[in-house]
Amino acid sequence: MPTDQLSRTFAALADPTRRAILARLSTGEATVGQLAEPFAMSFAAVSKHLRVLETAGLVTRGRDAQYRPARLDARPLAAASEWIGDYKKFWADSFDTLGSYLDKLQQHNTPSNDSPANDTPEERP
Amino acid sequence: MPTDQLSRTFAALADPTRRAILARLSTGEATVGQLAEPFAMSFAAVSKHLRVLETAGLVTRGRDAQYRPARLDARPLAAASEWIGDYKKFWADSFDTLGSYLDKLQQHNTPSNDSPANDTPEERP
DNA sequence: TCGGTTTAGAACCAAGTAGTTGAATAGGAG
DNA sequence: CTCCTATTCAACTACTTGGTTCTAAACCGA
Repeated sequence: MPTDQLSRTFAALADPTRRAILARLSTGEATVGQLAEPFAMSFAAVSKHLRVLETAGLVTRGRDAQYRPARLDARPLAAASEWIGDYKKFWADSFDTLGSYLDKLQQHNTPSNDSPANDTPEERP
Repeated sequence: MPTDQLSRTFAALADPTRRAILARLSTGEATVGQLAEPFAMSFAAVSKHLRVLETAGLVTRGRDAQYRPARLDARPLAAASEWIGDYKKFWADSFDTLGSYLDKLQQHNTPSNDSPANDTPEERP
């Protein structure tokens, strides 16, 4: 709701429907009708969600006859990822202090992983 | 606003004040008064922001005399980072298709800015 | 041209959010 | 006990959000 880009990005992600839409778009363009199909929701509601994603810069819309296909643009996620990344050291090992984390970092230069390949990015309601 | 954890996490991050509070807490515990000091905002408003962060699991509150110090708990950020990480391939090079991204990944195994590891090409979000 | 399909817009509603002010509570200090 | 500090609660305002329904617009096909 605030006007800064990062806030808009996070706000856009703070809804399961919108995350599912992004997941769907990660497999390719889709029309509003195709996007709305899995949801118990009107087209207009999906259209509104798309508008939120659009003003967050996460999707762009095209025009193909009467269709306005939506396309994923993940670039705003880079800034979001970067922001969260600054906190990685705080969840790297929740029993370690920051100090011992930094020690470990110095010893062997492997600061934890964060994902053993999670295939299911989001629920599909 | 929805009740799922990931949505609460993203919603909590979708506000500059709350992100600033988290940044402050990353340097150590702080009381409401200390947290409110940099903002042109009442204590009660900061208290509300803290409540949002608390229900998102991002801060925990203690009790020290009449103070209720807030402490960062970054663990919910891991899930958020993981979710976003699934989209990394889509912003890796916005002019490349996913296919050529995967090609490049295979050729020279160079991660990127944000973090070593977690560039595992998990299959499509 | 007429009709069907796809989408957006407008008006509306219920619920939530971000802030305010002022009173109430909890705990230490005198 | 009484006062002071730190924090929350309650009530209020103003605005946003996620959804609805109904209507209008864009476009294709017959």
